[in-house]
Amino acid sequence: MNKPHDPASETPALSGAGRPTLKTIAFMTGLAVTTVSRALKDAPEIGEDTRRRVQLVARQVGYRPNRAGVRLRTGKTNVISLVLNTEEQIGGFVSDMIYGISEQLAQTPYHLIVTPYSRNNDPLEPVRYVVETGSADGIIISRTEPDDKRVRYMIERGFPFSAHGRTDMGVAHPFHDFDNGAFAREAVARLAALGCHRLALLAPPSALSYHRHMRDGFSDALAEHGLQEVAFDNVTVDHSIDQIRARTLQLMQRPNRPDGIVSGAGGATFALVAGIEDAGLKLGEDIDIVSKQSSKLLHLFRPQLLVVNENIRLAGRELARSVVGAIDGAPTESLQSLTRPGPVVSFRD
Amino acid sequence: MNKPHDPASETPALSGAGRPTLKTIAFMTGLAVTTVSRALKDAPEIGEDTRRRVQLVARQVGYRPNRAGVRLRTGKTNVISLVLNTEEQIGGFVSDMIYGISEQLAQTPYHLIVTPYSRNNDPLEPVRYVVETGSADGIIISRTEPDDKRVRYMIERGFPFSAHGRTDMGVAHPFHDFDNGAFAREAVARLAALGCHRLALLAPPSALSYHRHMRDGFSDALAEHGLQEVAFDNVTVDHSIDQIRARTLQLMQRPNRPDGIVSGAGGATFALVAGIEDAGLKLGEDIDIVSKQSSKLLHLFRPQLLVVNENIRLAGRELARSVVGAIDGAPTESLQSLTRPGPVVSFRD
DNA sequence: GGTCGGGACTGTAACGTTACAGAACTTGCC
DNA sequence: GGCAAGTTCTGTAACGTTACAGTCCCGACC
Repeated sequence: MNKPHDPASETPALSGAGRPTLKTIAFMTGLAVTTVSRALKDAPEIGEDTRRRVQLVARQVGYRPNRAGVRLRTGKTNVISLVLNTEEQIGGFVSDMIYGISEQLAQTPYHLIVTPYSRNNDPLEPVRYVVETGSADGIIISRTEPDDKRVRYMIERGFPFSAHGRTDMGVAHPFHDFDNGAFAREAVARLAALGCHRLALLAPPSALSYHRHMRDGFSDALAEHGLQEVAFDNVTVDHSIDQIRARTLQLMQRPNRPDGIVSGAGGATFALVAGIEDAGLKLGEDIDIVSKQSSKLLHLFRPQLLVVNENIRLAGRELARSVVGAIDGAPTESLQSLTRPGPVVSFRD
Repeated sequence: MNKPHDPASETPALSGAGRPTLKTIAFMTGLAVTTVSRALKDAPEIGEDTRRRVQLVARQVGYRPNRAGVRLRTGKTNVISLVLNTEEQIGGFVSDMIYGISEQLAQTPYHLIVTPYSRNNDPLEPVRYVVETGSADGIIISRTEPDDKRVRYMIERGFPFSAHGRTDMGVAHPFHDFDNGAFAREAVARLAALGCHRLALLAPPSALSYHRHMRDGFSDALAEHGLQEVAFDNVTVDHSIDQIRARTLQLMQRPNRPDGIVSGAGGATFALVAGIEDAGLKLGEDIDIVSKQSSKLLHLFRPQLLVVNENIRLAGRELARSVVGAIDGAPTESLQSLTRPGPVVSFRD
């Protein structure tokens, strides 16, 4: 046993009121710090009773590993970063997403950090920041694009992530998505059943992946049911209330106005309905709408609205599960999930 | 110059592809790590040109201090924790809050972490966790109570925080609040001007601080304008849509039903209006409502609604400013702010 | 009886940073 | 010329953790 350094420097390890460290437990058990460290993580070369003894003491003193210590030594941050666009959105569903992620991460050592960017910034910028500074072990992105440079960047670097939405880049990667194609098909089917003939789609911005999904589902179903499309492509669910409202009014004043609309977002539907009523038309008589929603407000707004619910909290849980799996190196296929839309719900009496 | 350890262990500091550290810059400039560290934080005992040289090199190589290193050494985490109740809320305004906080923190070294708790848990629990494990430098809490044990706990421990909402505990502490008393008074004044006589208040839960503020403002203004109160205290803005709706229906079927209502939350107003219409009454004719809102949806919902806007993003910014000030030891008075409500807005033609 | 093997533990160093105590050199002053 | 006082830099240690290389002891085997 060699002891090259001054024994007087051996601090009692229990003096301060600070939180217990491995040193504290080492002092209490009479073991070496290394032994304690290994005992706590069930390493094989630790005696059965020693391990139990250490774990008991650790529990008694309320030991919590110092995150900075672990992070410095191992590079593991135990942090998941949610990268968010902080632009105003009409019916902000982001809280539910965060709740879902939190819920899932609560059972893990991971903390959730929110990394924002605004529209004038490059969406790649926050991702690059997190990857370069190593400030998280995994990233969750949303507003996924078919050819997404963030996805490409993270795949190239081998950085674990999960995307809210799929890509079309020929590479498999973790994601969670809502089946917006199926949503559009069901919506069209319902409108067809109601006797509509000319349908319009209030779609997501064309840059985003789910634009294509929803659009394709919409077109396919139109063909299938032999319905006509009325173009409504000068506005998206991302536009402001006033813009959607104004352009809906224009649309509804055209001679061949639609008699049915599929709306890709609950928030936008508020503005959509306002525009329709500005034109003096009546919901459920002159026109029918099937809208996706992530709140529970639309049927209070107008009971004539037909809605399909999207559970964003569930999406959050799935994304958290997925990114944690990616960090743990689980096979990619197990980290991909697609939520099928529920039925079209009606609140008409 | 003593050099007790093996010179062969002096790694070139530029070998790996890893990010640059102080050691890298020290190697490049030929200076000691300590000198580099001090030069980067403008310490006085560093020569003018050395400092500039170091800072130039640091900028060139894209040096970013390793957070784990700083945190381990200094105890400073550069993290702000937002403690959130993750229960379902009707019109989740939490995203805006997060955007506001992020916006403010973007100019600082702070990261935002979200620390959740659900209603069945003790609200003190997440706060205690953050304080005990030192996982943040400051905390933002919401749903503040008049006698708030989280506030007491953090004050006792000298832990920096800011509260969304005031307390009534006889201790000054950082906070940001919306003046809900003034809101209620203005709302009542407006309803009085419209000729209402019997008013009800859809209030926040009585446990929360702003319940009292809103309630007192409401009562004072009733007295001032000589109006009558119709009790509506079996429900709060925190109840579910169905509960608010059902109890509003009950209320409206009573012989002395109110002819004016003040609603403390935009989300709840959706359910409130539904209940009123269930009773066969018409907004703007049989009854008037002034509601607070943090979205922009109410006037689309029913143009007859009178609204007062609450800017939650602004609240987020203020709370971030406040908690950072608390960390920096700014005087408490400078960390308190109260937003006066804007005017009552009408969308009736 | 020596040596080998393995089980159970210990000691050292390192992650990147900063506080602190020097050290070298210059300048000013008597 | 010597010494005190700056000025500007350097070296060491420490924060809490874990990887790695030992070390010690005991039983088994030849």
